[in-house]
Amino acid sequence: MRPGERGLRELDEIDRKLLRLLAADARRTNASLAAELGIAQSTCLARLNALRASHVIRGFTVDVEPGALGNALQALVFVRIRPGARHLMSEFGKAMTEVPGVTQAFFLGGDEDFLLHVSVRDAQDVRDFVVEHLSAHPAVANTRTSLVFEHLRGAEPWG
Amino acid sequence: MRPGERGLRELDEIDRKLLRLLAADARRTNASLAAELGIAQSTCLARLNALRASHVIRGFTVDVEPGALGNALQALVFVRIRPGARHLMSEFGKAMTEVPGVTQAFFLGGDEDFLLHVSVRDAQDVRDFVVEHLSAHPAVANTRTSLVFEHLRGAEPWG
DNA sequence: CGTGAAACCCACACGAC
DNA sequence: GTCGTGTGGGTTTCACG
Repeated sequence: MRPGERGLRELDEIDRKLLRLLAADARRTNASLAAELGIAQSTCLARLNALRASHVIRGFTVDVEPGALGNALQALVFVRIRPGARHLMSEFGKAMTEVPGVTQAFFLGGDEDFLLHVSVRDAQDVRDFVVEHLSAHPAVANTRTSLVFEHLRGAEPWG
Repeated sequence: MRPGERGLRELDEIDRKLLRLLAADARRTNASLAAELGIAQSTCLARLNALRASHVIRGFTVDVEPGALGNALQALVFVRIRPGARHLMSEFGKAMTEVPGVTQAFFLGGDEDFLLHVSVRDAQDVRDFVVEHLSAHPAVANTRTSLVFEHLRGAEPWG
């Protein structure tokens, strides 16, 4: 790694296993993690803090059933940016992540420029979202919406 | 709700705030959560366990920087299922989530049937993935791949 | 359901290797 | 980097409202 670059220090086998265990249950106690890794608690804690400090770990979150809070409908919205507004793309993406209901935003290469994953109550909410935040936006050329019948999470890439 | 049914009991304001706090940092101590919510620790723990038991909380995970483990490239792969193989779609989706590198699978309505989000090392890996797991699969009619330049996570829907 | 109190267990410094 | 230990604080149970 070049000096001054953000720390992407090599991860050893223990680091990877630690990440894998946390991916399965991020609320496990440090003691139980250490036991399964076969290292001392203090060592395990030091590694965990190092992974946080070096931004390998971005954070710990809870995975919530979307339907539990009245968000029964998910959709993917493809967005094409107006050719004359390409310089607004990065800004546009960030703005979209602030909109309630938008859970992910992909900045794409290819036919379409953006893909937004939205989780909302019903079809009316999707329409409102597209009309209010996309069609009205000066940078947006056009959009295309697909309903999500099922959303599956894959195995974490460091399996 | 009928007894024995999967609990989608109403969430009150405290439950929602609890989920929001956990979304921001899933490893916060129960004590600090209780303090911020203005309830007793034991009450907070009881609510947390209830949310887990009723499957409102699916789990706690760690958010890892994808590049940190050598996965520098992300792509979206759209998949069209062969008309005669529609009955294999559900099975196909589950199988895809087991493939290393596949982080998400969307089961779609619209032009295309599936969208796969893959996180891999380089372009060669994308090609290998498409050739080995998609083109060769009897249910797959055709695929289309878009590179992901940036992947942003949105605010959680219960903000 | 909610709570306070108490036993138990854990997190997180240290200092040493 | 790794480890063992101590102690302040957290987790969890339980009897009670």
